[in-house]
Amino acid sequence: MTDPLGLGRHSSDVAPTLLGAILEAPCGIGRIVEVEAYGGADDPASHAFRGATPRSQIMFGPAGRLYVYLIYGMHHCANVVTGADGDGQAVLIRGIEPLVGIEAMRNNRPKARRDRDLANGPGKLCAALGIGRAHDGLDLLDTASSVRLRPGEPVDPDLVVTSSRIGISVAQEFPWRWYVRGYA
DNA sequence: CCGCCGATCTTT
DNA sequence: AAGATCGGCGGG
Repeated sequence: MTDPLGLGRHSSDVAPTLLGAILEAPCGIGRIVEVEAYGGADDPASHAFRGATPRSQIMFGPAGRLYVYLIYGMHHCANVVTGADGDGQAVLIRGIEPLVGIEAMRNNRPKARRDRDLANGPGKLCAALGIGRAHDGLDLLDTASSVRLRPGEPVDPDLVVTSSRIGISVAQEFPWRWYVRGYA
């Protein structure tokens, strides 16, 4: 399988390049506007930090697969595996701009008052797009998959903001969060 | 707008 | 026992 997205590198190199990419899922399609990098042995905040476990094993597989996990017992988070095989690298998708399937997303996110709140968070976008544990491990570059990733319009570098990651208690100094100005 | 807190359950 | 979150609530 070819790699049109330039994966197979450290997550902190890949993450900013995924801004603008298009995520296609069962309930809709969106443009990625916020991401975070999670590394391997070098990143105490990563699920891959202590080596592969039943939950994190997919992070150690080939690049281009989807890693989905349950957080706080009720929300899902979706990641793109980016490392070389056995490396343990992933990019958390933290926000998308809804493009197609707005009505379905509204149904999936009844609490969202405004459309801009439909998918501006890692748990929110999984709910909006209908992504769950059932999709863990599938190949995002395979056109037959129910969740797919493809290149989009490149984002103007002047619009990309870098910051520290959200919601972690260790390695807070890593500047591994990127978002498109105006979307986070 | 901001901060606090509870929900809910898997993983280690 | 903590967690890569979300949303409701109360105060300023």
